[in-house]
Amino acid sequence: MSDKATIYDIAKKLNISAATVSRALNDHPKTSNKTKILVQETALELGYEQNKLALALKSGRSNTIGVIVPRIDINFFGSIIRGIEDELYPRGYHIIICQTHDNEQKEIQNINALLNAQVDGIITSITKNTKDVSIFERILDKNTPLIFVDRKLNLKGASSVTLDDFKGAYQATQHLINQGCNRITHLTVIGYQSVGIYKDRLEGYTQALKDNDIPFDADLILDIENDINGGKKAGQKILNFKDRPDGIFSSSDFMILGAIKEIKANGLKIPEDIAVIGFSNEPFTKFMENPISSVDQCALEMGKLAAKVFLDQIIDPKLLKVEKNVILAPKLKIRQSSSKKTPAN
Amino acid sequence: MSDKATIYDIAKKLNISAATVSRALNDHPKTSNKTKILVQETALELGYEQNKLALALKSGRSNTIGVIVPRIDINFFGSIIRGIEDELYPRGYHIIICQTHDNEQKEIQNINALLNAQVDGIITSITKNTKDVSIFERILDKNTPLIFVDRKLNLKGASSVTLDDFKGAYQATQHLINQGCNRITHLTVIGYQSVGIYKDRLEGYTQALKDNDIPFDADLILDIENDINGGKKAGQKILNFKDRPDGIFSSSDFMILGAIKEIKANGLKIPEDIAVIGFSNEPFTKFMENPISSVDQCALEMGKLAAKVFLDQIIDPKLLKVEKNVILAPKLKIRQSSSKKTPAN
DNA sequence: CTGTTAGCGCCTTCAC
DNA sequence: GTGAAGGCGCTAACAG
Repeated sequence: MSDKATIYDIAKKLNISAATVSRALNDHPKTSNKTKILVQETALELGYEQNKLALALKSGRSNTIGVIVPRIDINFFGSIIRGIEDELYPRGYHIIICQTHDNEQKEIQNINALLNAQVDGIITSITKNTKDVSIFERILDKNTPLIFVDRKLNLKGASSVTLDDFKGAYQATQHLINQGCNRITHLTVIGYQSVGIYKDRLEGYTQALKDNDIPFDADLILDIENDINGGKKAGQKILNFKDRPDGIFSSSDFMILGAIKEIKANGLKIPEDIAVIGFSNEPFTKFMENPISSVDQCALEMGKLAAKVFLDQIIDPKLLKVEKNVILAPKLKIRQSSSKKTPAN
Repeated sequence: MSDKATIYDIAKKLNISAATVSRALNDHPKTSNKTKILVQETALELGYEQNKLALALKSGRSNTIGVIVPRIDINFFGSIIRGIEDELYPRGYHIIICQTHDNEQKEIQNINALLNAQVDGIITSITKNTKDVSIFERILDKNTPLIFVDRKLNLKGASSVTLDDFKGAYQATQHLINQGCNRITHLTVIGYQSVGIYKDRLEGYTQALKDNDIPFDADLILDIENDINGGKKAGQKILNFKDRPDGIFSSSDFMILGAIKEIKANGLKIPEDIAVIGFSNEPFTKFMENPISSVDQCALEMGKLAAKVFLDQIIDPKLLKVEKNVILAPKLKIRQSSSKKTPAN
């Protein structure tokens, strides 16, 4: 009883052919209601369940999609995956998860493994140092839909769902300017050769300054490690500027957290002395005693959209090679750390 | 070129049989080195890759494991999954992710879907209101290894990896007592009928009081919603006690965060007036300006151990039905919110 | 409306 | 050492 019943078991019991059973089970039009009912009853009785593996082998479609992210225990990627799952599960798709740990070799291995597993599509955020495009071309060569989320590569035939990082940075900077800041530093992340998002954020910042006739000062751009310690070091530098900045736009919430700690430790007030805003809207930013303003990346939405793009491509073969690039508008979360006038949540 | 090469393509090109190709590819002993090399070369040339689906159908093993959690975008579950992935990926396993959103119906659907997909095992954390055991029995009936993580069901044949919640609670409470607290409230979560962890935490708390000759007071147990608002309400109640408590042990970090906000808003100091400690060691607890003490649940470790239990069972068929219950010791993270004497991180 | 045949891609006896 | 045959479970084409 422990082992699975097949359509042959049902067929044998009913003295009909397996093909008929298959048709009855799939509600094929050219099957008598009588046999349909009969088959369904015995199926139930025998505890029959369709073996998706056999179906997949037969049809060439596994109803499985591969998702590759740098790390799954980062809230941002977890939310993206949740979005994908929420959208794809009701459509009968399974999601296979892989992590790269930002290692390009693992990325290649993951992709190969997923292709071997005959996934129907791949949704991924590239590693911070992905250089080799050929592995992604292999995906497309196999006519497997490829959709980038957040961190993308420009590749003909590959779709993408990304955030308008430029806009997010622009708005964040403009917001600081509106609060009265006119000497704003920008914290950016070092070591992301292949990821364009930090470049875009820097450009959004630069453009906002320009549009407000604030001179750009290269010294105000601080290249640091994307963690609290990096932020602390940046905080020190900021405090040591002869002409102290009155605002910080950071490309990461962790960096701004470090900077905040350092600044407060030196007796300065946030936002009164220095107004700050981060990027990513990590959960902790709103939990702080003094909540931190941040740019929300709409991770859940990104995941859902990536899944929808995949579905579009898979449903209509004509769209398979038609790339679709969706760009989401970020949402500014204004909180206390940047509200010189009215405190908010 | 876009479509996959099979062993038949290699066979045809070399004028040998597919069986020989298969053997050569699998490094079968009874194959000449010459053909092995020849086959491998043409395999490379043709871009051949083994179709895992066919292999799975043939062998009955999919090299895939199903992981079901309430929600994947919760840090705790994300870390568990990461642990599983880290451990299983090098062994050639894929991980299929499902979410229940704490809905028992979805849980049943997920399990059925995974069984249809012929997964080699299932690792799961049950929903907060799972009642029906039969679906889990079905898993075992199919000789599929079943391992619970964190939230478990007592089921003969099913293994589990859990935290010693009793111990964590006991230690947290003892720690507060050591800090000089002698009137300690406990915040517990309502609405978790089937999850034993909150009961265990309550018991750990109770035992610690008893061992320190502190009388148990049922009024000090507050049943609340597991979120910040629930915590705020609890905070109000605590402030209104005629004999105000001097310590709080909370079964959740979110609840304690709400309580802290409420208490501070009323001008009381933490930990001086009320020392507090939470549970889960959510990332935000250590990022706060005044970091919150908490009980770490070793999520990564739990995931890794669950994966190891699975491997043990799958490797040795004799162990398949031998349940293994691993209980991890929690780690107290003492921080400012409960350090009346020495501040710490 | 139903049965027969064939094949998805692979591996594993069984012969030779 | 290698080839031929069969089957994992399912469905689609072709007959009837």
